[in-house]
Amino acid sequence: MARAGLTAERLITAGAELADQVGFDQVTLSALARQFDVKVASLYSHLKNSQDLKTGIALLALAELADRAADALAGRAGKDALAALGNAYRDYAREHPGRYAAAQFRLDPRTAAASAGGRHAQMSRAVLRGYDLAEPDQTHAVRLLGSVFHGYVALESAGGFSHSSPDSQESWSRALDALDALLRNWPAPTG
Amino acid sequence: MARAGLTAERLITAGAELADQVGFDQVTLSALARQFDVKVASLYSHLKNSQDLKTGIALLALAELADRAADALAGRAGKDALAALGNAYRDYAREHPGRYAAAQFRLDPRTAAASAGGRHAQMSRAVLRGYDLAEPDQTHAVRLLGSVFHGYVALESAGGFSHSSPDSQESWSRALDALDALLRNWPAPTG
DNA sequence: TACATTTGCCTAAGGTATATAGGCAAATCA
DNA sequence: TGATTTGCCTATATACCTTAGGCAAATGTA
Repeated sequence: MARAGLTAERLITAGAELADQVGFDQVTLSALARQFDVKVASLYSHLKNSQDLKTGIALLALAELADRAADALAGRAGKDALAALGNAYRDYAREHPGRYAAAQFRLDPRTAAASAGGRHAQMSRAVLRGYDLAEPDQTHAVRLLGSVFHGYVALESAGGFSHSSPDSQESWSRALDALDALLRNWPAPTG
Repeated sequence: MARAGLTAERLITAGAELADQVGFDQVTLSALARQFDVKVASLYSHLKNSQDLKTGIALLALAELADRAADALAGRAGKDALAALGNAYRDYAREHPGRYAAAQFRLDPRTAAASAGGRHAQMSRAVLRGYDLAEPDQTHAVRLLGSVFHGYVALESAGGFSHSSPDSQESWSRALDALDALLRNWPAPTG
């Protein structure tokens, strides 16, 4: 019998594409085996199990997203950098909804530590260097930034902003304006 | 044979509790049938299918969450109201992670329209009445508020803020401070 | 080249979950 | 009391995950 030439990498890449087409949690070993015209059991030579596949897709997405964010950030500072980072996340989620969902997949701590997660945190901090925030405010701001970016993208992709005016692009621009204003004038803690 | 006394409501309630214990997407008809010591097929007298169960849990969670938020909001205005609403969401997510996840379950448009979703939107707008925002800024602000609340809760429950200082409670307080400051001084759109 | 080893895909089989069809007994109604 | 409806059952089909064991293709070695 001829061999199909499977590798973990090809399977994970195909899984990522499948995720974008049908949703991350519709990605199954069975579907993947069908695509490669191979029996399901054959995949176990390349992947430990179904979780291993999902982890691989998550790591791929985290790395791709970090690469895009780093590209977008290069040479920018201040509000330009803020918008670039936010747009990198939002655009990625819109172009690759399945991969974006994969990036939220809960990784075990060791895997997470080896992932591109750290680069994401570093980039948020890089954006904040354009503003004047000392610790611990910088950490608070990193968390707020992440919350707005992730929250907006999640609600938008869930269709939360779709059937009403003003359109979502406008609200997004204003959210970036608002974050910029906030970071330039970060409030002291309330008594 | 004695009857088990199942109803859709009992199944959905038990499903919600199961969701909090093991996670929303581990809620299965099989697990539920085991709990009630009944065969899986018997559940189909009360629920159309597995999606029907999940929809029921989602509607339950949306309604509970809206009730809590309404309670928290009663008699408050301005920053008090803002914090009350935010805390209602965050506390609910921490006490009932499975139900909170269920509230994110994608509903078909007709079901969504009949859900407590509208009450949630109304409550955000009620909070904003304590600030001075005319349309369309009010809508932009509603969306930002939702993004921060949902985004923070999602990242926190994913463990994003857990293994580092400052602690998450502090960042949350500062996020509420920041939102309040922002709403009191909402920036004009950028050229 | 010949043979041994490793690797890749296979069949077989067992487990879990969803879903439908059809039956029988309990509950309800006339 | 008898007729009807309702609730739970068994049986069956499908889909997915996973492990075990086998054989042939690919690779390494003499």
